[in-house]
Amino acid sequence: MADQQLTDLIAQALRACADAGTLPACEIEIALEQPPKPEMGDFSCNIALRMSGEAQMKPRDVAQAIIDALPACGLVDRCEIAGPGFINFHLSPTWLQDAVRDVLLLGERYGTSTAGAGTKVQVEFVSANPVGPLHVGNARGGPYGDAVANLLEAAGHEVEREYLLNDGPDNTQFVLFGASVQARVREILGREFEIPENGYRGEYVIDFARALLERHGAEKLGAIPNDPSGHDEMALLAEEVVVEHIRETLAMLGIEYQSWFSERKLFEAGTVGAKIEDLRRRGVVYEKDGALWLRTTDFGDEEDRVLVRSNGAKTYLMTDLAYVDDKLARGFDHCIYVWGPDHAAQVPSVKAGMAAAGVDPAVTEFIIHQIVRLTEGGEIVKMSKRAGKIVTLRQLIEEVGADVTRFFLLSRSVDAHLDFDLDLARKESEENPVYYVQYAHARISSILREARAKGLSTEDLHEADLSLLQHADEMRLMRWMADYPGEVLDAAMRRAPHRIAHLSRDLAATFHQFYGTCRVIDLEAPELSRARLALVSAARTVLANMLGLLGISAPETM
RNA sequence: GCGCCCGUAGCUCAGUGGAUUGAGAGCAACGGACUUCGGAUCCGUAGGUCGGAGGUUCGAAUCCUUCCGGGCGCGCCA
Repeated sequence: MADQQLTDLIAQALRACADAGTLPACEIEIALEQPPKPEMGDFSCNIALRMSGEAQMKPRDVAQAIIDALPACGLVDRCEIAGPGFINFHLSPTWLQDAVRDVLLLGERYGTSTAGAGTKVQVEFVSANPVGPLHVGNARGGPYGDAVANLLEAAGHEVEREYLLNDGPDNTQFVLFGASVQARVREILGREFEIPENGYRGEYVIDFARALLERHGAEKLGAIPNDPSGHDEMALLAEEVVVEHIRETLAMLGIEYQSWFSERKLFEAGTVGAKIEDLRRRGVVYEKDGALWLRTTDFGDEEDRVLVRSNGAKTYLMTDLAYVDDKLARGFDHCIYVWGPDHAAQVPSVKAGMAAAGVDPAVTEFIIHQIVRLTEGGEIVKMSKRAGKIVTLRQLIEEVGADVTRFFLLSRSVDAHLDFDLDLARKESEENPVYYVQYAHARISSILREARAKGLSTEDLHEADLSLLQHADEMRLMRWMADYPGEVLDAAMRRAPHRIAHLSRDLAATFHQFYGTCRVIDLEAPELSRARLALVSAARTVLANMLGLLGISAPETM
C-alpha cells in the first residue's frame, strides 16, 4: 500500500543520511499522518521534528536533508517542508485509484496483512465458571475476545480461541455447584435435601437438575452419594449440560471456540504435580501454616501467595501456572487472556509466579475489560448469581438481537465502564448505530441490483476508468479505502475493536454523503456510472469486512 | 487505607506512546432537503474553561505531581 511504500522510502532516506553522516542514525518510528487540509498533500511526516533534538539541528534542516536523500520513484510527485519542519508528500494522483482497484481485486482479503505471520496466538476469553447460564456481567468478554481474535487473524496471526472450564476437583465453586444440583435432584426425587450454605439457589439449578434426570435417569443419579465425592461427580455430569447451554448462547452471538479446555485435565495429565515439583526444585516455595507458599514477593508481587492450601486443595494461582505451561507446550507464542475487572488483582501474582518458575511473563498478555451494567428505567439492574437474580445473556440477545448486542458491547473502549441501556436497546433498536452501518451496506447492494436491472454490468469493475472520479466526495471515499488496511492493523495492535466499530459508522456516513451529491446510475454517462459502481462496490466490500471483524451481519436488504 | 479503570457538548462516548490539527461523532433540540439509484438518508444551527490546580515544553485533552468525584478489586474462593 502507498503508506507502507512511503514509509520505506523515508527509511531509505534516513539510512542514506546516516551513511553520509548528514544525520545521526535514528531509531524513531516513522509515523505518517494526514495533513489538516487536502491541498497540503496526501501524507505528512513529523520525523524531522522528532529527530532535531538528537541531531542538534533545526527541524527544517533535518527535513531538507531527508528530502534530499529521498530516492526517486513514481509514487511521490513532490514534497515540501511545512510549518516547523513537517514533510508533506504529494503523491501521484493514481494512488487512490490503485487503492480502490485493490479493494475490488482482493475482496474480503482487503485489509488483511501478513504482519503477524509466523506467530501463533491464543485468545482465551469468557471462561466463566460452568456453574450456570452466562449473564450480562460476563457478556462483554465474548464479543470482545472474538473480535480481537478476528483482528489478529486479519493481521496475519494464526489464532486459536479457547474457553477455559474451571472444573477442577479443587475448585470450591464448582463442587459447591455440584452440591447444589445434588440437592435439587434429591428434591425432585422426593428425598430429604438441603441447599448448601452459600450454595447456588437460582431457579436455573432446578432446570439443570431436571435436564440431568432426563439425560441420565433417576436410578443413576439417585445412586450418587450425597457427599463430597458425590458432589464432584454430580458437578461433572451437570457441567456437560451447562457447557452446552453456554456454547449455544455464545453461538447465538456468532462465537465459536476452537478449543474448550478442561482445567481438570491439568490434574489428570500431571501438569499441576509437575509444576509443584519444578517450583520446589527451584527453591521458590516454602511451607507455612500447613500450606505451600510461592515467593512471589521476590518477583515483584506485593505478598507471597498460597499454592496449596492446608486442606490440600490447589489454588487458582497454582492451576493457572500449570495452565500456562500447557499453553506453551501446545506451541503458542503469545497468550492473551481477556479477564473481567474482578480478576485484575491477580495479574501481578500470575506474572510473578511465571517469573519465579523461569517462564517469561511477556508471553502472556492480560486484558482487563471493565464492567457492564444493565440500566432500565434509569435504574441499575441489580444482579446476583448465587441468589439467582440474574439477567442472562441469552435473554438479552433474544430481546434486542445478536447484532445490536455485539455492536453495543463493542462500541466502547475496553477500559471504559459500559452501561447497557435496556430501554434504549429495546425501544430504539431501529435507530441503533449498527442499523446505520447495515443500511449503508444494504443501500449499496440495492444500487448494484438496480444497475444490473438497467443493463449496466457490475462485473470486472476493477477495469473501470477510475480517473473519472474527481468529485470531493468521491475523493474522500477513495481516501477511506486507502487508509483502511492501516486502521485494521492499528486496531489489531491496540486490541481495540471499538475503533472498527467507530470507523464503520464513519465510512457509512462518508458513503451517505457521497450518495447525496453523486448519482451513481446515469444511463447518459455510462463510463462515469461504471467508475462510480466500482467505487460503491469497493465501499460495500470494506463495510462488509468491518462488520465481519465485529462479527455483525452485513445484510443485502433490510 | 492500598491497587486498577473512568471523568471530554444536555445524554452516551471517540480522540490520550506530544507537534502544520484550531477539540470530534451519535442521540436529544431547532431549521431545511424527496417528479431521480432505498428519506432507516442528507444539509444546516445551537451546544464544551477536555473534573480542579500546579509542573515539563516552542506546543498538553494527551506526559509528570497533587487534589476532587464515580466504579471495580484487595481470601489458604474463583
